[in-house]
Order: sequence, then C-alpha cells, then structure tokens
Amino acid sequence: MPGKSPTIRDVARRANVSTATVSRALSTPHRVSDATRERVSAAVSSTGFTINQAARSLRLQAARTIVIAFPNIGNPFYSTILDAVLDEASRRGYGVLVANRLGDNPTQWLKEYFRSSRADGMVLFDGSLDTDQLHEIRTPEGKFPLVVACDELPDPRLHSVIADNRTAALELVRYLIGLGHRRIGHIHVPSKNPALASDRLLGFKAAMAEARLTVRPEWIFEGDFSIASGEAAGHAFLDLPDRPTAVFAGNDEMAIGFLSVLRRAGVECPRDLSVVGFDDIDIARCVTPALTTVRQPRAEIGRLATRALLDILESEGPCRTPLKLVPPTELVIRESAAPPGR
Amino acid sequence: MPGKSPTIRDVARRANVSTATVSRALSTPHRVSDATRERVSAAVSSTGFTINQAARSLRLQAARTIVIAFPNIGNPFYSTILDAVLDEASRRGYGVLVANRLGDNPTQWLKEYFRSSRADGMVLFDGSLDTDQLHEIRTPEGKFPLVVACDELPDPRLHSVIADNRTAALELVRYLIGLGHRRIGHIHVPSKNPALASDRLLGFKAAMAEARLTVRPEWIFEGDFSIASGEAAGHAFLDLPDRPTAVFAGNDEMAIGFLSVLRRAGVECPRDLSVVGFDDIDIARCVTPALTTVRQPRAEIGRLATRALLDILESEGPCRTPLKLVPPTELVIRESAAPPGR
DNA sequence: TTGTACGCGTTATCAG
DNA sequence: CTGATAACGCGTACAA
Repeated sequence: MPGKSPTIRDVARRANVSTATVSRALSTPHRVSDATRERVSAAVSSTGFTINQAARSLRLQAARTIVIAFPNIGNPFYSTILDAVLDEASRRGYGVLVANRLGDNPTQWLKEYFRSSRADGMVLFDGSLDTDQLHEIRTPEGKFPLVVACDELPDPRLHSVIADNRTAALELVRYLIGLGHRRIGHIHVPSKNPALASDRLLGFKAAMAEARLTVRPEWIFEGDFSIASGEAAGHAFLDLPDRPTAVFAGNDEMAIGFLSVLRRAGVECPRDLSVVGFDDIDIARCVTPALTTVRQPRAEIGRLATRALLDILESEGPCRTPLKLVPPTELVIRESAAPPGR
Repeated sequence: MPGKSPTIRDVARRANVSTATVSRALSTPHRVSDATRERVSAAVSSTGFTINQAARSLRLQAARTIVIAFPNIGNPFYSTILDAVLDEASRRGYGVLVANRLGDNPTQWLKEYFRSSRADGMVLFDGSLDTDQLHEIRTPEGKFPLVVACDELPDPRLHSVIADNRTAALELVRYLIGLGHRRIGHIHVPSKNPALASDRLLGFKAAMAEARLTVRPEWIFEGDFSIASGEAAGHAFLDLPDRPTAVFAGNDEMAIGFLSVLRRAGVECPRDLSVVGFDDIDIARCVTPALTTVRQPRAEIGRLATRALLDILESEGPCRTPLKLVPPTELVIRESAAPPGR
C-alpha cells in the first residue's frame, strides 16, 4: 500500500520550490528564507519524506557509517565497549556496522568494507590484522580513518587507544609478591600476531624478574580469553605434581573458569590458592570469592576510540601525527588473593 | 596517493568492454562469454576495483544490510545472540547495523533506518516498541521485513522467535515446589509495554496457583535484568522481617547480583535460601553455587531470527502468514536450589 | 534567495 | 553475447 517512498522531488512539488531548495533547506537552513524553510518543512512532514542515505552517500562519497571489528563479541569485555561505541556514534549521527571473528584474511575483508564505501572508517579491537595492508586504507585526503583499540597491534603509524597492559600486569603481580607469594603461575593468551609478545606476559615476567623469582614454564598455561580455556587451565593445574600458590589469569573470564574447576576439586580460594584476573568485568565483583583484578575503563575506551575516529573523519586538517591514547588502569583488590598458607 | 577508487568504467576501459558487460560479468557470470569473463576479471584485479555499495544500493533499492536492535547489548545474554546474528548475516553477505538502547521514540528511529534505505530489514530484541508504528515498515511488495525475537511484543501479525517463557518459568517454579518450597519470591522485570504482563511472572503465578501457594507481594522484587538490580533486590530481601525460602530471579545476572549480596550478609545458598535464574548465560555454571536455571538456546535464537529475516527479504512470494518460531528451553539443574532447611 | 542541470557509480532495458 | 542509455535520489556549481 505505501507504494514508493517520497523523494526530494515530491517534497519540492508540494512546497512549490525546486529540489535544490529542498536540499538546502534541509542541510543548510540558514541559506534559505524563513518562509521557504517553513513551507519545505511542512511539505516534508506532510509527505513523510526521509532522506535516502544511499543516494546521499553516493553523492557525498561518505556513508556516515563506521565499522567496529571485534575478535569475539560474545565476550562481556567487548560488549560493554560496544555499548559505549554505539552510544557515542549514534549521538553523532553515525551508523555502526559490527564485524566479528573475521575469517581468514580479515584485513582484506575490512578493506572491502572501506573501499566499497559502506563505511568511512573503523575502530579495530582485533589484533590479528596485517598492519601493512591496513595502511592501504586512506581517505581521499590521505588520512588514516582507523583507530586501533586493543592489546595488540602497536603499530606506531596508527591511531590507538591502548592501556598500558605491561605496567598494569607488573603491578598486579607485584601485589601478589607483596602478599608473600613466590611461586606464581600465569594463564597466558598467545598473541595472534607472531611478532608480538603479549604485554601482560611481559609484565608478569618483569615483576618476577625484579623480585628474582623463577618463571616456571610448567606454570604457564595457555588460554584464549574464554571461560572454557580457564577451565582447561584448571584441569592442567590440578594435574601438577608441584603447584604454585598464586595464579595470574590473563582475563577475568579465564580466572572464573579456572576457579570453578578448582572449587569442584576442593581447592579453596584464597585459602589454598590465590587467583587474580584482569579487566574487571561487571560480574567480577559478584563471584565467590570476589575477584581481585585490574580495571580497564571499558566504556571510556569505547568512547575515546569512537570519538577519535569521528574527529579524524570530520576534521579538515591533515592530522598526520597519530593519536596515542592510554586509558588508565586501576588495581582492584577484592577477596581472591591473600597471603599464601604454609 | 591512492587518488580515487577505480570505478566500473575503469575496469571496462581496461578490458575493452562496456560497463554493462563488466556489471554482468560480476553479477551474472553465466551471461557472458568465457573470454570476456576472463578479461574482465583480469581487469578487476589489475585495477583493484571494488564495487561501490552506495551506488549499488541506490540502483537496486536494497542495502544488503540489516539492523539489529537490542535493549542493552552490554548484557551477556544478548552478546552471544549478536555473535550468532553476525555470523549468519555475514555468511549470507549482509552487513549488520547494531542499534542499542534506542532513545525516546525508538520506533521512529527504526523506521528512519528503514525508510532512508540504510537497511532492508530488522531483527528486534527490544520489547519497548510500538507495534502499530512498526507496521508501517513494509517492503515495496507489502511484506514485513521484521522479526521480533525477545520476550515481549507478542503481536500476532509479526514474525517472531520467542521461547515459551511462561511454561519454562512454570516448570522452574514447579521444580522449586517439588523440592519442598512453599514460600517463594520472584525478581520481576516489569514489561516496558504496559499492555503486557511478563510471561515469566505469569509462569511463576501459575505454578504457585496450581500448588495452592500464596504469592506474597512483598516477596516480588522489581529489577531490570542488570546485576545492580539483583543486588538491590538482595538488600530488599535482607530487610524482610519474614523471608521466603526460595527466590526465582528473572534472569541469571540478577540472580548472581542477588546472591552476592546475600553471601556478604552471611546468608548461604542453597543452605539458607534457594535461588534460581533464567537464561543460562555462560558464567552461570561457574559461579558459587553453580546456578540452577533455564537454558535458552541463545545462539540458536540469533541464528533462527536472522535466517528468518533474510529468507523473507530474499523470497519472491508474498509470505503473508507470519512465522512463529518457538526455540526450546531446558531446565538446567545445578547447585543453587535445594530442599528448604527447617 | 532560488532554479537548472549535471554527475556520483551501478544495473536493467532494449537494440543490435 | 554485447553495447548504449536511462534511471536510482541527492547535492552543488552556475546562472538568474
């Protein structure tokens, strides 16, 4: 029944003006007389006109849309960030296309998004990207419409919003050592980018080194940020003939999975073993025992990254120097770490 | 440096054919000769051509993009669903725009998305929508490019993917009653749509009624699906002069928040109080005590809803009868509910 | 201040 | 099988 959508021509006819005038009345109201503006806006509402974004994008060579890429949106860490990104972007009139777990050749995929002019820029939370290929993504003026916001990809040429994970991990492990622990393990997530070592592992090693403690390879478990991988680490832990007294899990989800397996096996935290996480997801304060962890300001990260990207897109100037934003982290002491028993 | 993107005309020139032929070689390869197809595809890769989606959308009157609307993507329940939606949509070549916590007049907002031809259809997980307004969203052929997938909005005219929440809640509360509980409370989330009563509350009441148990109003707490609201309910619970022996929380997050407050106050679950949740989010099996709850197949819901929408969009026929899909739920018995103490 | 006319990049139609 | 051409709906020189 509602036939076709009204176009700018329908509005023009209704208001007895040209299409150019309608367009002006809509995008630059001050360049049109009061009377005309009135008539146009009346015609807009009486026809129910909505501007066609495809046509507008084509003409303007801009989609007013950004892409946000995640390695795994199912992780609550990212979903809070997405929440903030959506808020900030929609507040500024941008649509947000979400890309998740890009397949093989993810960089190619993202390039397509950009070059097909579906999106004007992107915020990347996925570290498994080819930075050289990424550099082919440029605005007509030669700017990089990209912001990297995750724990990998420290390409000096890119804009980024990345907390100082190394230092945060260092301080977290120092805290454990300060509690009296000397036998400390770690659940580590190998970087997808083979050239990179994970900053959290680096921080762990640095703290151990400065206290002259040995990093025992059999106490380094591998995970992938999922609950399941934390559970797997828990089983591996239980098989250990000689166990550490504390474990630093690379994120909260792995810590929670790890703890749940230990609890079932009768290992009580923090009495028998201290466990700390990383990120401070919402639920971290509610589990038993409440998790000692490092807070990353997730909403802030999402907001900053989005704002940076949109500023790049909307600024006129060259903006050659990459932004490097470092959101603050904070040690959150709760109940899951305590001095080692004897 | 990379000047402007190559267009179909550049490819045509390079391959010594017309733009029409290039277009055909790309979209309907079988309608051009082998030799031409070869030359075109060579020209495509040598120019680095990528089809311009804005132009394509304009011409085709279709964006190959869908919108997915959530009340709160920060909730892990939804983020798993989003994961599945993205997977299914991108597999079929659709982009996904995410809308979250739409402001006032959310329906208007969604209509704009559609009418501006930014999106061809939408999957709605948000119950606070005006179904009458929603009905103005139609494809040119008069079909509804909408799928509602949440616990509200049971508009008979709309396609939907909704579990039978009432029955699931009924069985969950029956289980509690079977354990011996007679004094049962509920953390309830009021429907945003005033015409609707929440199905989970209905199931709760039905179970109580069939066992001739009294629903005590002071044992009905109000929440909003957030951890914080579960914590608030916990404090309200602690203030109660006369307490129930079991509480059915409207979702897992509220159950977890609720439990964490009780634990701090020395109320031990399930010894002093049984608590059950709803949804079976990933973390439910890891908390202490592991949560007894009802599983909703979240990935399945996301996948089904997306598939239904894309089928509607791509089918030729009229498809007048609304799809009504009812994903199965399952009672998941863990540790947080036990017979009442005496 | 307003109108005319063209082009953004693609695809469908219609001839050849 | 292929080419010329006309839309799709909007923004913007340029002219009035």
